Parts: sequence; structure tokens; C-alpha cells
Amino acid sequence: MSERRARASTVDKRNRLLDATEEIMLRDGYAAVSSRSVAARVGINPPLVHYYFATIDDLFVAVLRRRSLRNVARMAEALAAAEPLTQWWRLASDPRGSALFIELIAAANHRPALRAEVGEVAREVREMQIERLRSLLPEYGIDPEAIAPALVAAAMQGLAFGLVQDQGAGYDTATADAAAGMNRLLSRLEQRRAAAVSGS
Amino acid sequence: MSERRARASTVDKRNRLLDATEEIMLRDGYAAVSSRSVAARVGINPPLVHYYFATIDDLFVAVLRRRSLRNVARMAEALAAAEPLTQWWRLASDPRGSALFIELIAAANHRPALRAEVGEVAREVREMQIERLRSLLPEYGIDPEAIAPALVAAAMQGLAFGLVQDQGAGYDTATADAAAGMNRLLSRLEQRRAAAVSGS
DNA sequence: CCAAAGTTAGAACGATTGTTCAAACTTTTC
DNA sequence: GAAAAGTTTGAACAATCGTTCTAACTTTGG
Repeated sequence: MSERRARASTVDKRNRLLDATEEIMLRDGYAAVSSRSVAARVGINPPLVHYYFATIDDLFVAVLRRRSLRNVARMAEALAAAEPLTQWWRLASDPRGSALFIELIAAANHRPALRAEVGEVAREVREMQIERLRSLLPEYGIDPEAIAPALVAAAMQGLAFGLVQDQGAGYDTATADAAAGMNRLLSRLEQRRAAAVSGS
Repeated sequence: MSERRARASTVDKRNRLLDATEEIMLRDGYAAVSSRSVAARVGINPPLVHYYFATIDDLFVAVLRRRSLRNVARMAEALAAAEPLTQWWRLASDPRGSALFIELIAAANHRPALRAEVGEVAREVREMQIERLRSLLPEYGIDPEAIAPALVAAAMQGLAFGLVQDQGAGYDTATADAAAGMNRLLSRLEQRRAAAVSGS
């Protein structure tokens, strides 16, 4: 029952394949990911990609898993930080991270194996955010009855994705104004919360 | 200089090709659009698609143009309606329309010819919305200095896209709660505006 | 009715895709 | 050092893609 262990170069190569896949997704879109393109970027032969990831679906799923593990942890940290909404926004509007997730979501739309994984990550993160917002919104002076936690969470996500997408594509949709407006709104909210918390 | 006119069946066939393309995009994603798949759905031979649309890029651009012409007009109507924000939201959160635009945006990410067109439509619509919000926000009791018009516009768009995307993909991200929350918020805002306008 | 223009069918091209297979090479284990 | 397992290579497969070409067919204008 003593299983032979994988060689040191293998686990490293798996990571290099995932890195290469992410880079291709960010540069040319998920549609440009293929056994050949990934292999070329890492400097190996195309069929070898299938040695490490049996199918291209498995490759996408692995990219999602590695990325979302980091991201779920970071989101938990942000929600527990001193200025939760600001930290959340900073994480959500990170260009690289969001652009990659946008590509993964787009890819998942016609890759059932990916879709299930993306759905699970989305559900987990959203649940975490909504749960935190329940106690957080009142601290920011927002009535959860007037502005529902689920609405705030969906708006944060949608807004961040929209800005990253438009900015990345070079669309002239006043993204700078929107981002500046968001930052003003956030600092005002954080001030309000700081005052309320210190005064209680 | 008397140019021979196209036959009656031609303009009809162009529209049927665009219809088929939209249906394929909604059902299987933009990546499933090809000369063959579109031709099969219309019941003609693949090369004939290229007789009507020289390249697949031209086909996508034509789909975008036809759709956005309707959409820009509808958005202008919504912004001029009795309950502008509600009408805007109803238009933005229309599942079919938004799902199609999401596919077009995704396709544009690696089709330069499409990207320019999508960018122009996005810019035009956003400009229209922001301009309208400048006078509209105060009527809703919102200070444009506190919540920037560009931020509201981007949030509306991002929120709608996010909800349609998650709902279409079947992701369990509390979309029903968010949509219900949005409707409550909207009706409250419309009430506030109606009171302010009638009282002035 | 006939020539010109618009439309369609069919075959075919080169390129790319995911994946498989058998054979070779390399490292580990005993 | 030999056997076994892990790794890599190279060739090849069937399928799909966008697109082009030529020849045929159909409608229109005069």
C-alpha cells in the first residue's frame, strides 16, 4: 500500500501550468486556452498537459480552485477588518482578480463541469457577505429593511465586475467618476460607522 | 446608376440569420455561433451565411447593432417616463436582453471589430443615463455630491447584469432577495419623488 | 424573352481543437 | 543494478472552424 510519491518537479509543473493558464486567460481570454497554447507557454509538449490535467475542463477547475481558495480567505479577512466595506471593495475591485473571475464565469457558461464549481464558490462567498452585512449595515447607519443585505452584496459585486470589465476593455463609461464616487461614499460610511461605534 | 434592388427574400433572410444567431448565443453561448450552426438553424448552406455577412465578426456586429438600436431608444423612453428609475431597472433587468448583451460583451473581449462597437454603445447609453441622473437624483432625495451619478449608473448596470447572469446560470446567490430588495428600494424612491414633485 | 444581376449549392482549403496511443526516457525503490 | 513507477515525446485521430471558389440556379430589367 506504499504509493510511490510524485517527483518534486511535478507539483511545480502543475503550478506553472496553472500560472500559464491564468496569464493566457487575462491576455487573450479563456477561449485562447488550449493544450497547445498552455504547453507552448510553459515550454512542454501539448499532450503532456493532459498528463497533469486529463481534460481542459479539469484545468479550468484547477485554476478556479486555486484562485478561489485564496479569495475566500481574503474576503473573510476583509469582512473582519477594521473598515470592512472598504476592504471588501478593495478586494472586489482588484483588476487582475476580477478580470480572471469574469473569464472563469464566461467560460463556465458553456462548460458544465466548471459551472458547478463556480456556482459553489459564488454561493459560499455571497452567503458569507450577507451574513456579515446583517450586523454591519446598522453600524454604517443603513437600515437593512430599507436596503437589503443581499442587494448590497449583489451591487458591490456587480459594480466591481462592471468597472473592471469596462476599464479592461477600454470602454469610455465614466469608470473613473464611478470609482471616485465609490471611494467618497465608502470613506463617508466608514466615518459614520467609526463615530457610531466609538460613541456607543 | 439605377442599382438593382435586393429581392424580398433577402432582407427577410438577413433577419432570420440574426434571429438564429441570437437564439444560439442565448442557448449555447457566443462561442457556439459559427457559419455551420447558424446555417443549420435557418436551414441553408454554411457558405451562404458568408454571402449575407462576409465574416462572423460582421454577423456579431449586426446582431449588436439591431439590438442596441432598439435598446437605446427604450432607455431614452425609460429615462423620460413617469417613474424613470423603475423603468430603467425594468429594462436593465430584462433577462433576455441582458443575457444577450453579456454574451456580446464576452465575445467582444476577443474580437476587436466587435469591441469597438460595444464600446460605442456602452459609452452612448452611459452618457445618456448620467446626464439624466444629474437632475433626477435630487428629485429622488439623493445628493449627487454624496452619491455620484456615474456611480449610480454603473451600479444599476452591474447589479442587473450580475442578477441576470447568476439567475441564468442557476447560481444560488440570493438573487431573489436582491431583486425583491431592489423593488422595495425603487418603490420607496418613487414615492419620495412623487411627494417632492407634487409638493413643489 | 434574354441578358444581367442576385442567390444558392457543393466541394474543398488550411488551420486549430481535444484527445489518444505507443514508445521512449528518467527517477525511484528495493 | 534491475524492476517498477513516474514522466515525456512524437505521431496521429476525428471534429470543427472560417473562408474561398466555381458552377449552377432564379429572379429581375428592358
